[in-house]
Amino acid sequence: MGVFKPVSPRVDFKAQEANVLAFWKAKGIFEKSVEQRRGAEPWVFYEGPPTANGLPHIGHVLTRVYKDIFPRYHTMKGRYVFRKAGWDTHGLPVEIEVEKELGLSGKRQIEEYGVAEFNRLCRESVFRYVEKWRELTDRIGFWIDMDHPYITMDNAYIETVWWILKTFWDRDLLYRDYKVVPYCPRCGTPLADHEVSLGYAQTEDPSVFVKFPVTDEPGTYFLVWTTTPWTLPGNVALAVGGDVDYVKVRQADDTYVLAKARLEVLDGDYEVVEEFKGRALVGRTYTPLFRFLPVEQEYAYVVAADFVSTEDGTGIVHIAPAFGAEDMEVAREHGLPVLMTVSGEGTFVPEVKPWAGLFVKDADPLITEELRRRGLLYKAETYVHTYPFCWRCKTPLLYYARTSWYIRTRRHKENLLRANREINWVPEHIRDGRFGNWLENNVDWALSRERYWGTPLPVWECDSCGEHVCVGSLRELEERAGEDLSELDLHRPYVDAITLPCQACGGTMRRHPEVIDVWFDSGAMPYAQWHYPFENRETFEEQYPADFVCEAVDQTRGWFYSLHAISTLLHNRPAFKNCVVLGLVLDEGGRKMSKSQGNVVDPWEVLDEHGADAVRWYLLTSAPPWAERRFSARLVGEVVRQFMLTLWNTYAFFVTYANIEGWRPGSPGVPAVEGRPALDRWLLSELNLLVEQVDGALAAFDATSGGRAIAAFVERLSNWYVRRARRRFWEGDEAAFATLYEALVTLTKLLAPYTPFLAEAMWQNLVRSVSEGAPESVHLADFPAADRALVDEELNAAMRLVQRVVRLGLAARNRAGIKVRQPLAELAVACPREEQEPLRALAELVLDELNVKALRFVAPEEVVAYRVKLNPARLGPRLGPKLKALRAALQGADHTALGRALRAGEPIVLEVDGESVTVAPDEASVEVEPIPGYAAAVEGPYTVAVATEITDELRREGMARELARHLNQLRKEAELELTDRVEVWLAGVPDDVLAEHADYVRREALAVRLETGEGPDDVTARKALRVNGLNITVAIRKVEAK
RNA sequence: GGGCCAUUAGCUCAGUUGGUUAGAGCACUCCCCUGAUAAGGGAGAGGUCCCUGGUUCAAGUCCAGGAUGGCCCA
Repeated sequence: MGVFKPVSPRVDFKAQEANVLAFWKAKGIFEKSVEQRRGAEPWVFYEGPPTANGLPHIGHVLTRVYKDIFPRYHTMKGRYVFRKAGWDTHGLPVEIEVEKELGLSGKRQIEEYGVAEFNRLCRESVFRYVEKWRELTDRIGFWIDMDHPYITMDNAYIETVWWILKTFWDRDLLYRDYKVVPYCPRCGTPLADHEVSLGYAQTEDPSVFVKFPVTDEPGTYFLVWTTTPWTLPGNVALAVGGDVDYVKVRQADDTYVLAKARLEVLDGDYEVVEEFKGRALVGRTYTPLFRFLPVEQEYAYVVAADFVSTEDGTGIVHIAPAFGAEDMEVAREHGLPVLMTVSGEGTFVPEVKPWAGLFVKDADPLITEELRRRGLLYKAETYVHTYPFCWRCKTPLLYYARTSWYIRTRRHKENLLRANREINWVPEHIRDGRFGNWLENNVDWALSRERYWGTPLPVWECDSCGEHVCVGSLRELEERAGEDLSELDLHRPYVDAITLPCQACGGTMRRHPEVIDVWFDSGAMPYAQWHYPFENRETFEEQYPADFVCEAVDQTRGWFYSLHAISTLLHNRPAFKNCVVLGLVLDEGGRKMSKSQGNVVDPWEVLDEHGADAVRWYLLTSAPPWAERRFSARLVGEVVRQFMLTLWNTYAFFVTYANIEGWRPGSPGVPAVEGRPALDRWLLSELNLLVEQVDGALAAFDATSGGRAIAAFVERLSNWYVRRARRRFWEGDEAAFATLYEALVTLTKLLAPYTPFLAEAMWQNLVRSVSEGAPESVHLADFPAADRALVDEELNAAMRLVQRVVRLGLAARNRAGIKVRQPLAELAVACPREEQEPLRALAELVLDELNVKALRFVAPEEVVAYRVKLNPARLGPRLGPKLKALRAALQGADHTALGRALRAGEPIVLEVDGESVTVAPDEASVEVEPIPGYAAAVEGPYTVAVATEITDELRREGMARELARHLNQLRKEAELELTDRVEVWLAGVPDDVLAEHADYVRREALAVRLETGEGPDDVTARKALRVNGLNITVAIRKVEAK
């Protein structure tokens, strides 16, 4: 019975992960990992809440993996890392889904359908995929408390949001204003700037040049350009640039006024009849194109405005105050009327008779046609430009005058910027780049949405006197309303039904019907997740601000901003100290994944194929976090083979031989580190260096380089340490077992944050099974601390040298065409003098690996000949005909001396026709030629050669190794256990080989008996071979254990 | 139109404050090693370091302009 549970090199990671998940769940490991640090210094993580009304995709896996690794690491470092899940449940995306399902379109239909029922469906839909989210979260090993999440639609959450808004209200940070806003006519709501930015797209719009008849000058027109003909019925003025040059031109029977710099827009010949500054036009009147709405003020005249440019259009801008922010400014300045020709649904109002009820964009061609019919159209073209569309429903946005509620973030711009400077952004450039720029250009936060499913704006207004109150808590609402509202759903329509008696005039106060921007919900989570300040004040104090938040780069203006803005306005400090910003996940072809393109990678496919650790490892190590990354299952598979299986096999190797030898950690026979062979001390030196590196990297939020360092170590562990120490394990060498064990156990701890399943599986078997006192899970263990005393830089350098010499030696053997199994007499090494001693100390490793008998330090010339070759391309132009003579001189020269000089970077001098010619190192090259008896490889100052002579003695030894190898191959093919003993028969092997090496062959093949001949009929396996030109038959028979 | 990021081998990525002949892994060819390995090693093939110009003794690296892609803003 072995000490450890046997480990097969053929591992099913998926099945193993399922077992680990079950173990974690059964033992409550996650809860314990948090609880065990209670009382320790908190390290605070905030979860950016996803919406569960859609399925999670691979991009969510990326963020969740990053959100997992650092909390795990800090937990292992001894911090108390509370992890509360959250759900974002409000907002337009949710409403849009429900609208689609109900087949509704627009706010009117929703209201006819009934807001109560509509919101009930919204409430249901937000958790539609919550189980899928939980499954995925669970499956990828993202440890977060999904059983006690904060939910933005809960009354308690809303109450905290109200408290924040009330606080802002009391500080005059919340106000209402008329403003032209980007407005989605389909959704019936204005959009916030960050929403608008989600929907810019190339589009083709009309480009029409319209003739505005100048009053008192028949046949003369102001030429005006617009891409939105539908705004023309709302026109009230024209704007020109005061200092801009304008001209009056004659074309056929008509005269046009336009900017001189824009004459290019005219078709055909024209005659300039007059030139003047724009200010000369101010006050001139024109005949309005349309007169649908009654107007009392004076209007339809020319004004000056500084935003008029001559980059496009005609230099004369049509002003429709209801449909442009700048237009509204002009109207305010000049007391112009605001013509509301369009309804809240984006259709013309009844007064606009010809097009009443028509969606404005659809009316564009009709209006253009109407103008053409009336002779007021100069020309109509189309124009391709970027224009904002609704990010959810793709309807073109209209700029439209609405009343809206705002938060005065601009007033706190300096605070926002100052707080930003305290944040550690990863990558750093976000701070002054993307996020800093955004804050620099801060505008007041458009808070309100004229929608249904959201946190209601807690502002009530009196019918009679216009008095406002902002309600900051449920209790305040109850007190003002004078009734028990503990059962009230704070959503619409129920909250709308609550009216308050006006304390000023006794009138009735009704709630403003808006709900608020959902980004405000999520940005309020530091407070609202604890129902602060109504409950959990201490918890809040402890859990604010966050040490760590992490989302993809698209959250810069989303959640990162809303968190930052609310925290800064409320407490004048940042909500988070460190922010890791992730790049987007692209498909295998480098394209953005989108549902509409159908190239979204389903995380389950790759999780089912390769397992969660593989996906995690790939996402963490394949590229720095902020880089966009291409994702494909194929690349994840590569990671499995290269990293995970290499580690696993090393682990399996250890367990196999530890069990065979009955070795267990803590064995009294294990020598102290100083007493172990250099190879062991080297491994532990590298190991402690690794610990230091990974610790430092994770502390700096750099999972990528930490992971890459681990991968590099595992590669060295498997392909150098185990390879070189293998024989010692067969022999039960305690130092080897102890060294490999320490490396593997440390690796499980280093890997715990990266690949928690694999680390757990190894921990359970390597540690937990042999040590009752050990933590129940690797995730309850402390992160390893580096032992600096074990780091030996000189040894590390010496080992690098060894590996280099081995590499060159293998290249030399390869060049000689002598396989490694054939022993050779001598390895000749030329290297810098100071490296000879370190190499000599480790010579055994080199000789063993290269299968040579002795190491000798030589001068390079002893094993290679130099041949100097002139470079005619460089020397020809300089020397001309003398080159030929130089060649001749070189023929008889001492190439060894010249080559040595050139290789040292020195010029050489040759006598040519009694004249000294200097040849620079770049004018000649040195070729290395083998000399008889050696094969060599050269790299920089290193020359490594093997003596190629194979004596009969060496040949016999080589034959013995061939036999051992083939016998072992046969053992393997016969699927024998590593401990099985065999009887061996050999036929066709020369007697002298057996005479000298029978013992060796027996030992290598674990043979209890070695005979010549074909062997009996009942052998376990037999094979005919051709070895070194001889026909040989080998046979083995398994000896049954007694 | 502006800001930020990226662009290095067929693919995925390294490449320090500028410094020899630009690297690794995967895939390909030949050879080798294997008493853990789905691994490993050697050799080969594979590069306009996105382009143009500049600074410098020296540029993948620094500067300017441009191209392409992505994100963000107007």
